[in-house]
Amino acid sequence: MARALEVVGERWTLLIVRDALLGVRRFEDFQRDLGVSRGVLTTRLQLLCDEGILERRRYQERPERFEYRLTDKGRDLWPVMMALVKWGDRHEAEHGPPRLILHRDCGGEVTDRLTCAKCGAELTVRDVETRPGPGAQVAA
Amino acid sequence: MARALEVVGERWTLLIVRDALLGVRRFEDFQRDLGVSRGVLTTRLQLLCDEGILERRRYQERPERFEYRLTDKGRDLWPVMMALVKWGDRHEAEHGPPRLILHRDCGGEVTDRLTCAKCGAELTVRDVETRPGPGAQVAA
DNA sequence: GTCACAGAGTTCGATGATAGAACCCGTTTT
DNA sequence: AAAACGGGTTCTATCATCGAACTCTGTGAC
Repeated sequence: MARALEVVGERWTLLIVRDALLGVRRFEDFQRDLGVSRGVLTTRLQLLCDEGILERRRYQERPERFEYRLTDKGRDLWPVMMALVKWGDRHEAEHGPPRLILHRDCGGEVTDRLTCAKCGAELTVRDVETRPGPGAQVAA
Repeated sequence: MARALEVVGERWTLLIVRDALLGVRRFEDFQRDLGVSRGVLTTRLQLLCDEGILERRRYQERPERFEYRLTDKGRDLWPVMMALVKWGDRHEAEHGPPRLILHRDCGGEVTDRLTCAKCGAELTVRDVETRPGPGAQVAA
């Protein structure tokens, strides 16, 4: 666990992975979404690439532009994220979960044990979708 | 998840919780075990108490001495820790897991889904014990 | 042709966090 | 009387981070 935290325990790292799991790929989008300073974002993305959690790939030439995609190792962090979300929903969410994570096939919620509460299937990151929950803040 | 990480995402916080889950209670023991500076340890322990994850209680008078124990909220971080351990074991452990986490009743390993690989029971932090694994380093 | 813009960074000074070591305080042991 | 224990506090040097401005390559608008 100490080793896992060495890789993934820095302040912004898991947030970047979360965004990546939700489909964010581009530098500008990470930056806007997280509000992290660009310098830190640069070093974190590089570090995550070095660790084999993200992959940097060119998505267009002229001008060269790059995006960051999760590797399998990165996708394996999904259970960590789910555990944190579940804990946060239980203990820190005043008005219920801000976001629901649901089994795409049947709409059931994901349990602590990464199964579907409705149909009992064992879930992976590919089997779920997210929607705003009761604790989501209404746009101002 | 962002909220969970605000509480628990600082560099040393999860390591302190891990130690606490393994039974560490005293300031000096945390300090020795983690190698964190005493000043940081002080502020982290206070923060964890403020968040209701640890409880500071006097275990002797004259001189007054205090220890830190997990609350239920703190114990609920066990799944987060397990997810990190599992990820670390899979991707960062060269020589196999440095530490095995086993179902106390039957000796089976804990799965990703927090069940026992042998008997299938759904496990909590109270149902497991740990032992050195193949990746443990031999004392020098 | 030139102006503004996009996307992915880099550079910079001010500010905040951390490490490491020394010190404090009440009590017990030697 | 001196040292040890346990839980801190205080100090300075070093490290990380923030925020804002700047760079670089190319595109589309006028």
